[in-house]
Amino acid sequence: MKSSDATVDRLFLVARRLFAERGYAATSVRDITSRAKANLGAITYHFGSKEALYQQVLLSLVEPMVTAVIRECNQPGPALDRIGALVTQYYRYLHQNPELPRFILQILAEQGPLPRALAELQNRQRGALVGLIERGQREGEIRPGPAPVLAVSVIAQPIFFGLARRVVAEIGRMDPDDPAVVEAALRLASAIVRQGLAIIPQGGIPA
Amino acid sequence: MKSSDATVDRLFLVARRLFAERGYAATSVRDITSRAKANLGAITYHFGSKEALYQQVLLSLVEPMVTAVIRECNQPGPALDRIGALVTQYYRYLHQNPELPRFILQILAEQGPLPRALAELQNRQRGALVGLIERGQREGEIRPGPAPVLAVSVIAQPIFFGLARRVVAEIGRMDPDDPAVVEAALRLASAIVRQGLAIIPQGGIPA
DNA sequence: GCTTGACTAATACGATTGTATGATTTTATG
DNA sequence: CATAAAATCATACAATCGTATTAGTCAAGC
Repeated sequence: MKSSDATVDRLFLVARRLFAERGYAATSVRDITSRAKANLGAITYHFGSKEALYQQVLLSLVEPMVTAVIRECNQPGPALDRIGALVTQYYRYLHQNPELPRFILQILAEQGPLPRALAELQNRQRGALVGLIERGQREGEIRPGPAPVLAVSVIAQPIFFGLARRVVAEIGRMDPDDPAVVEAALRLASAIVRQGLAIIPQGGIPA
Repeated sequence: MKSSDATVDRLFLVARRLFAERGYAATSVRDITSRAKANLGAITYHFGSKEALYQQVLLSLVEPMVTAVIRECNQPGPALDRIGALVTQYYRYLHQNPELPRFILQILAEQGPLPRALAELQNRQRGALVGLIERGQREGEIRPGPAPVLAVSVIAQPIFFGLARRVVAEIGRMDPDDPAVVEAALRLASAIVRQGLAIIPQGGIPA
């Protein structure tokens, strides 16, 4: 069982990388198995099909992120603080899992209905975030407007940064793997979201 | 030449739709030609290859948007006003061309180097936007920080809204084609970006 | 030590891919 | 009307796709 586990793991990791880089259709079973130094039939044997492997890879990336986001949303404290922390956490998670933004894109670009497990995850995350925003609006912290639209504004920042990380780094001549750079960009994104959503009191900048 | 032009146009429109929906690899020449009621060889004949057709579709969508953005960036006036107008324009353009966000995603997700024509367009747009942001920073309107990173924050909003338009509409039970809804979401996105980038003076909200 | 089950390996299969080919039809031009 | 160019058409082609099949390898259990 030792070497077989290793094969499953190699297939899984290689598939995650290739699916992220090229998308589902552009990644062949032969691409994956040859790079994983496994046999052509290994995917069918271990995962059932190419499609099942893709779903498994996708869920393994999305699931922990969504649960983390939901946990963050449900913690107490001012809504804007929670949203700031959420952007931070989202950002960090995407930085540690650079393949995930591409999968998110593939999900967004999907036309048909999502797989059931994925749709449920998405619903839960959306509900938590929308609820948090509505609470902030009730408490006078967050600007009025349809909460789902505001939620998109929030989510757009970390995801887009995760996507454009390499591009931004090239342009700004920054090292995207330098923790200091990551922290700086992260704080900037979080601050922009907070300030953009806030109701600015007459006295000046909110805490 | 009449009906032949019609064939080229049908191929072009169908290809734009299918490439946007499914991506390049998942769209076959047979998909396109059959839906366009054209012969299987029509793409090779009129465009040279599937790849050439894709590039042509892509450029036809990106080019007018980039030139519009650059024109907006170079107009005079307070930088924040220009950025607000830019987000508005971007948003409207994406709304009128719902396929474009998907192509932008495909570009972003691309690993290898972009086609030359596309890379040049991207460079010009980026340069114009970064220049505008840096001007706003010099004039004390826009918060400090690396301009390329701020530029990503700006661009992320309209693109992500264009992507998530249908999703947002479903959640918020809004009609994404209702001009009033579009205008409202547009103003909200523009206001969030402006406020998020601004340096909030002690007196309250800037004009 | 044989057997059983898990795994790997090699190959084959039909389906689908993008493109090439050559014949045929349509269109424009004299 | 005749002729040349342009466009459409039906096929053919090799390559690649995902999966199925079958045989071979290996380690654990009795």
